[in-house]
Amino acid sequence: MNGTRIADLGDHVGDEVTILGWLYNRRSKGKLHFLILRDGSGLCQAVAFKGKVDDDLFESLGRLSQESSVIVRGTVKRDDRAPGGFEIGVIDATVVHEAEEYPIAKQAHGTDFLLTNRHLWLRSRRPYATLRVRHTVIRAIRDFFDDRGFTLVDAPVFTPSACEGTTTLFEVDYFDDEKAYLTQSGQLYMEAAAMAFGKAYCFGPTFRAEKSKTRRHLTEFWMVEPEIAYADLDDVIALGEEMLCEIVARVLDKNAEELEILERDTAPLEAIRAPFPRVHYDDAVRALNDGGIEFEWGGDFGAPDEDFLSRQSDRPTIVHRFPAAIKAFYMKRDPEDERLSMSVDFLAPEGYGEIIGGGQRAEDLGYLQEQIVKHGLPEEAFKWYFDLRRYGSVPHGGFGLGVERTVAWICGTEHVRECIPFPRMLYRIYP
RNA sequence: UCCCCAGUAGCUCAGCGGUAGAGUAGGUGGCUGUUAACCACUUGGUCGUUGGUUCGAAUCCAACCUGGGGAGCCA
Repeated sequence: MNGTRIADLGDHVGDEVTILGWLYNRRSKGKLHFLILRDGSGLCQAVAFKGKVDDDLFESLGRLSQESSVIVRGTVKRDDRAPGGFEIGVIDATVVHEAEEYPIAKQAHGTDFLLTNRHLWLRSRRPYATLRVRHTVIRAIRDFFDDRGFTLVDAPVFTPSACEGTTTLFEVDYFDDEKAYLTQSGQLYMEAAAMAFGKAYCFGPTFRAEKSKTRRHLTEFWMVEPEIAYADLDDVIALGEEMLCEIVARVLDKNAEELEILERDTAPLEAIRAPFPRVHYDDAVRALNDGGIEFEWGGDFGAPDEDFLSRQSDRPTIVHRFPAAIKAFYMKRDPEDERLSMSVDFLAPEGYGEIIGGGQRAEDLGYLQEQIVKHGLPEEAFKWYFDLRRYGSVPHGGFGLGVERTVAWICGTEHVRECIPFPRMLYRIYP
């Protein structure tokens, strides 16, 4: 079916157009109806005058329920009184389907109700704007890596064992009494891909069975994980920094309207430029203590610690060289301090927390075998991984970026659940 | 798993020991420029569940259920 998209109305002033859409709202005033139409590209106002359209049609438009699907034919004109600046003078309309009483009103709703009605809530302004920004973010990430010679190499969703431990894995029945687990990270597979393609990345859903109930957690979330051969920690940090700058710039360029709907102050986003502050773990601990926060060297940062550190700058804060003891088994040790690892976290500004975690990987076979034993991981499952250190091992590294946390930060959204179309959370898996 | 908060009309909430309320949505009527339109009338209830205290419980107490916020862990 052919129609004009509401977003393109500006190119059709004076023309007769057909809008294929839904009734977002109606304001009736005696002998005229203001129909607010929605078509997925935007909102526009159409006006139907009694006498100018068929009497039966005029009457049925006055009764039309919210979210009824409707095809409207009319003439486009500029009108400052109309939201969006354009208005359609209705010539004719066809009601495709008369909607039942729509549960989502124009007024306030509670979180539980909105999440239970997520399939309908998607039509509302905020979710619409947020998911359009998400689309831009994903597109920007794909372009960023594709333009730099990375190959997209998909990692499996079913995995035979834990990448970094087993307590937070979703277990599923595989064949013949075997167990499989939903992936927590595609990283180990990306290390294999990096040795094959030089630069590789995966982009997909990952799963964490953590019983976390906070604004930063989902049980299913999307992650992009680049991995590069012949790379050290500095290369990884530079890559993450450049990527974040490009993502933010792209959203500012493409989604001004969406950010406006979200009432997002764009000034903090415009400040996102390289270089980001780089803070050594030792210095971060010192900064926390100087700031009056009790924190012992060797621990991992909690939410208040991250919050404090990230608020020292208006740009993302890069914390590097965490103690090896609190990081995954595959992290390379810091040659300058054996207690530390060549790891890095990027903390988003404005208190949005960790959005990137990564580092340089250990390339020595003996060291990794030792670590597997120390971490109590099943050696058998890592046989293929060890092969990567048997056949042409090189320095390499990469990171994982959480898409929803990044979108939440850019949109200024309170909770990550709004930054994925159908959030999966602790105790919520509907719709 | 732990700590805090909340469950009353389709939805958002008020009521906090003495007859179950408002706004909004829905319905009916009115209105030629509305911007969450407005005005009048109107339908709508097992006050989360179970037990207890009381002459009397939506209201006080306990347990449970559901949801929200946070901690830990993480992206």
